[in-house]
Amino acid sequence: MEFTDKKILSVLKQHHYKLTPQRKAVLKVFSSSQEHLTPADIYEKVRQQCPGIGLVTIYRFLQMLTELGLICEVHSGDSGRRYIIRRQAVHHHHLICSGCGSVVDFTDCDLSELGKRLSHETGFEMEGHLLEFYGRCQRCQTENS
Amino acid sequence: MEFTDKKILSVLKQHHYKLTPQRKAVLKVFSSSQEHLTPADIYEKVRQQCPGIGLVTIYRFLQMLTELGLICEVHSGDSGRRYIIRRQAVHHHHLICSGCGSVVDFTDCDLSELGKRLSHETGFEMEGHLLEFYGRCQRCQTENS
DNA sequence: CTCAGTGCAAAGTCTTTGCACTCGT
DNA sequence: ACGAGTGCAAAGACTTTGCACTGAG
Repeated sequence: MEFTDKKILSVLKQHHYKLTPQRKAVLKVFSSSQEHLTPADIYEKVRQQCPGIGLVTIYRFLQMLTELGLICEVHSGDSGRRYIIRRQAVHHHHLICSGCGSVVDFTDCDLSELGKRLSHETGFEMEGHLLEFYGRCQRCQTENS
Repeated sequence: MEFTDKKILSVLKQHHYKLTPQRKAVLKVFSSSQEHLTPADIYEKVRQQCPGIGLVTIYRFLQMLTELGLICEVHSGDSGRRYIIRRQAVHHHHLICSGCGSVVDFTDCDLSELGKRLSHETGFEMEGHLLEFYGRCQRCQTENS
């Protein structure tokens, strides 16, 4: 399943959240961008359509979307949060360049066996996992060599 | 290669950075802790040995260590930076209880195959990875059931 | 002796909260 | 018309900067 702006709107409706013009504008920006966006990025883009919007509204909406699992917070090197629309409902992971902070997604990891064994050994009831690879992307390798 | 506090001290010396008691204390905290530490965590721990130290000193030193590639910045879930000493040979991972926050270490994970494949597919030169499992420990399961 | 390193205070950045007004339902 | 949602301003959390003093080399 892929989350489009329309899809997300319908999820919001199911949860009885209001579909305000501000929220629609934020979703439009999200779904039309392939980048990882910071709240400030979104603010700038949304203001073109929705000049009166406040940055606060964006923060609040991003928090809501994150709780609903509709967008993903990305932990790229630099400080400051970045968000991306969740293209897959399945969980996925990130490969992060320690040079420029660019992020590549990957989906295929098989940790269920490891999870089961750990669960058995420790008595933990597993809820999830986080996997991140760090490295240098091709461009940073050539630039700094 | 594994970076111990001694190893890092010698790297600093090579770069003609001064080996102040504050820096030594920070490194001691780093190498004797298995956790991902925030600047504030480090501050608290270091103050036990080095009461007059300022948080600023820690920030500056962490930045230096990051630039030298001796420690790694990790962004696990919550906001706020966390750092970990770079152990390339002996890495380990954490199983974290979402109830009480207790942490169990585990060392056996086999991600080298996945790392190799990702490296091949993306051109990244791999530096490391972070794997964390989340769950509920036995005590929290019984308490909150 | 020198200047990198330190600690304090202040400034800066990013994010959250309080509050009255607005508007989607 | 009701209450969630909004925007402003202020507060909060975290990090960086300016500056004079200190101490490692």
